[in-house]
Amino acid sequence: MNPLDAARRMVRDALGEGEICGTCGSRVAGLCRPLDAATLDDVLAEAEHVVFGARDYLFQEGDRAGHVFTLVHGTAKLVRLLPDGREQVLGFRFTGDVLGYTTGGTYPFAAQLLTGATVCRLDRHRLDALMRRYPSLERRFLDLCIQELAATQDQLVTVGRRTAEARLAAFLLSLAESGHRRHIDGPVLDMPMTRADIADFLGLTLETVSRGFTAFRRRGWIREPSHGRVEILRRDELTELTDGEPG
Amino acid sequence: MNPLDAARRMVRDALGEGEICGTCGSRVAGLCRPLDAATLDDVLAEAEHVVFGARDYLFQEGDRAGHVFTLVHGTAKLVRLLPDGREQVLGFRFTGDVLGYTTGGTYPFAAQLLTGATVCRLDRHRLDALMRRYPSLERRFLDLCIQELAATQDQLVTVGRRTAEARLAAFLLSLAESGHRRHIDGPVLDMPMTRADIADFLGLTLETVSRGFTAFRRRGWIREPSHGRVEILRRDELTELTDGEPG
DNA sequence: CGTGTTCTTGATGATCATCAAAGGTGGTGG
DNA sequence: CCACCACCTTTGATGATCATCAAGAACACG
Repeated sequence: MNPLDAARRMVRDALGEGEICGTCGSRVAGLCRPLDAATLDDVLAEAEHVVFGARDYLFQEGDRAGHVFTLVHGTAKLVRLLPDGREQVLGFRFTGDVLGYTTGGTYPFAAQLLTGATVCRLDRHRLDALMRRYPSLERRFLDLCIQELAATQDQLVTVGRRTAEARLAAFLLSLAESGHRRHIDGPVLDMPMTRADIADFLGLTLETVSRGFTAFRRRGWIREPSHGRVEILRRDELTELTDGEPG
Repeated sequence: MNPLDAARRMVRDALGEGEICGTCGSRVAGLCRPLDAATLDDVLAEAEHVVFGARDYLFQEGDRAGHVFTLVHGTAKLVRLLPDGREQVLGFRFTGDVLGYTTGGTYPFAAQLLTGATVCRLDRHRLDALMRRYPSLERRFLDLCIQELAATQDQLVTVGRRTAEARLAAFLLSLAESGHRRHIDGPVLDMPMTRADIADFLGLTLETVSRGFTAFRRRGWIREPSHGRVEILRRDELTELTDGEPG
């Protein structure tokens, strides 16, 4: 069995049989999802699967932008570094999400894996050629970009105008939302990021995030059945906290 | 003279003669800038110019997304409202900038003018038809979207991880930068936004912004020759403040 | 079973929001 | 042309939120 077929088998095993895009990964999102069969076949032929370990970087800030990635399985954070070494997490990406597309020559942020992951990697030059052939692919990227922009604007509102607990509530609700997008509708959510990651995402310190989780737990709003998992018990309370008065 | 010719004359008068895109407005940016002549002519034929007053809304959050706008002359702010009435300014837009493109059915934020303005307005349906005919136009929107995304991510870093004065310094430097992009290289910058607008952009209160301006003035870092104008006297100090230690 | 990492909790203090009031500025109408 | 008015800006006093510093507890990993 050649390496590509091996990777495809791995993907099927990870996701279960079904309407899987063999190359670009997810049953629900991914790059190829809305493409027609002909386009899809050509994109498939150009892509390759790669397995990474936890904490590996898919790319660093400033690297030459040579590939576009689809997360077949795993979670990553997008981070921008500050001159003094602190970092701002721009967002988290989950199974099925697309990362690293830019029209510039270098990546404007780094992508670091939080878990081990399988990614589908497509060379930029090949992608550009495909886009010239299939304009629908370009349209697909425009849609993705507009979605990312809207999400980043949401985050700007959260960080700019909400209290610590309201930010945390917004984060938990967005976790649930992104699980929902991936048709993972069980009550218990995967939360592979550390308190420090969440703090760097919300513009807080890890201590403040930890106190927030403790407060929510004490009030019975959430439960943490194990490390790396949360269950939201009182969505209504969390929603009211994000939407309500600044206090 | 018909209204369209009148508007074009107004544009020429405002910008000075030169390589002006008669419909989409700016000598330096705008929608049509990188398009070839044939595409341009077709786009021109579909667009219309409209004059708005200060504080007018080009569109409200949630409005049906019926048009794409290019600012021929004037300044606008993009704002998202919070349930309690406070607002987050997502960004400012200047002469030559494009606003209001979305693939969704409604605008996800409002665009309010800070000054009187002339805009070039293009119907969404006509734009979609043009994009089918000229894929380069779609590419243009993708480039614009990626730029906006990068700018919003920058802003997230500023709001999430910097002190009040560092945020203000970053804002002033970005004002200078956007003036530079428009080839307005004089030392004195237009600053048509109020302290409250700036505060809502930076995630601060207007009082804190005012104190910041006072501090910068006292240190001799900036000068405000008149209302709505700033001159940066010590760019190096402002840069160090944004880049340096949190303190 | 030990070791390093992550998480929790406490004590303290700085930054910035809030509340309050006065001084400017521009625009409008008498 | 001046006076009034609305809005913007400045400045001060006070306090709340959250960062910082510190130490111990829980957990994961080899």
